[in-house]
Amino acid sequence: MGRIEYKNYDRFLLAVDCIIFGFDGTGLKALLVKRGLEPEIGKWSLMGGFAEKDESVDSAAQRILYRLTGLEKIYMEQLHCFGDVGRDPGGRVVSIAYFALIKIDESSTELLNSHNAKWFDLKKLPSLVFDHKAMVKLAKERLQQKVSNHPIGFELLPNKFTLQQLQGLYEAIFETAFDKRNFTRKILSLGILQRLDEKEKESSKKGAFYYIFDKKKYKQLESEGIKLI
Amino acid sequence: MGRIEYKNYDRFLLAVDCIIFGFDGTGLKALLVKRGLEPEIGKWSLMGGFAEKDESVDSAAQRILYRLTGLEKIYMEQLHCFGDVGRDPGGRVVSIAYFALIKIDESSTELLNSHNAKWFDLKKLPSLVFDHKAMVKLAKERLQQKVSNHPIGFELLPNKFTLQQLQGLYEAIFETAFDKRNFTRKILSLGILQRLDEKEKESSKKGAFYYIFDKKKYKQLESEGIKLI
DNA sequence: ATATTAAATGTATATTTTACATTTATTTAT
DNA sequence: ATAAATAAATGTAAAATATACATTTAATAT
Repeated sequence: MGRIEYKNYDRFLLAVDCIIFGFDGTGLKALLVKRGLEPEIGKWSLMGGFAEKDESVDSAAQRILYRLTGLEKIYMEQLHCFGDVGRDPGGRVVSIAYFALIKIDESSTELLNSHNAKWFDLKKLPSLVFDHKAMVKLAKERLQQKVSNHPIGFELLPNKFTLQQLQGLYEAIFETAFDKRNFTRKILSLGILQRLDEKEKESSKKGAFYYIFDKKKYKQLESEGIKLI
Repeated sequence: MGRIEYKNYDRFLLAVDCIIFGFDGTGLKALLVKRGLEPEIGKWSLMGGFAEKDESVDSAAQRILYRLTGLEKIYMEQLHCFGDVGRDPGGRVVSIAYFALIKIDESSTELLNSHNAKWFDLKKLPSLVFDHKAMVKLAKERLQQKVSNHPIGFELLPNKFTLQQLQGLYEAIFETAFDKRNFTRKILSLGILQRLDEKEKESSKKGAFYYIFDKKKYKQLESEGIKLI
């Protein structure tokens, strides 16, 4: 019926590219792959792929993330549509960029290896294909903004973590140091952290308590969008 | 060269839909048009169109806004890519939504009429085609968020405006009343408003001073993203 | 001169943010 | 058993910001 109305308009290849963030305790990291097709084959690139006719763009992003990491039910958010004419010299491709937050130790090492994937510190990125550098830059800005109002930082940490690890994450994301006392007080005042009896003893003799976060209150705050930073 | 690498992937129609906001002194308004093609011809719709091969998606959005309003150099921002499979019963169309802020009296009345366009109060929207209601909802949320940190509200007001008009705009956007004294103090403390000697005398005997905003300081704040609300 | 109307303005209190140094728990060495 | 070493845990005062709330002022119309 209506379908024929549309037939004369231009059609586009639709790519999906994922900025996959991770945190290893030192710096904020992004997962990159060696591009496997021309043009620019062999150069570092975001993980991406083409959307298919019978899937939503969101599903395509999930599929592509899964293909690389083996992970499902991951925090992922649409970032931006990159639609400049010459952005991909290989053709007129419009790309929808997504960013994902994963726990760095939970992704499948074999899968990463088979894709020639590697974690890069955001401050030491190699040169990237096309407009992928701009995508990473925008994703980092959005992550900062998002993490200021939503407690999604926990997506990047192991299930149990110390307050210093949490602070380290925020410091990595914002590239700035926070006062330990003020940070601790503020985070604890949100009431979304639960202290375990267990301690982390690697990095000090006294040991630092592990915390987990209270998923119920977390959900509450997430929907309300409480100010964190 | 590389071009042939891509040839086997699915291609998509790319639509651009614009949420055009305006403010008439009473409520926040959106500009809607009567859809001119099947399916759902004759129903209220956002202004939209198909992207073309030789233009960026951003340019397509500008073109479509211009076609309806006759306006150029308008504040416009990409909102979101809507990519669900069945969102448009007329075909597999992925839509990139943009939102624009215009001064309601500056758009060409003849153009609006020729497109059967009409301003609707956001609180009294008619039913809309496809997923356009969701687009408007998201746009309104983004506008609230954006206006909290960036002084873009001025894009919706005439060049000179009173403090009460400005407050009215913010109250319309947030659907909440602000304390006049506190609002005035906060806005003036930003130092981006410049008071004129001229007064608006329609709505009171005393008259209210007109203000314009200081573009230089505005640019500064815009880039810094200062907290407004 | 008086009444009318909406604009302009100030202050005290509560809350949040910031800056900053000492004490505590545990392990290791003597 | 005691002392030394290490990083964790903790409190408080000052500054800045946000909130709540009522009176005075400028201009016009009578």
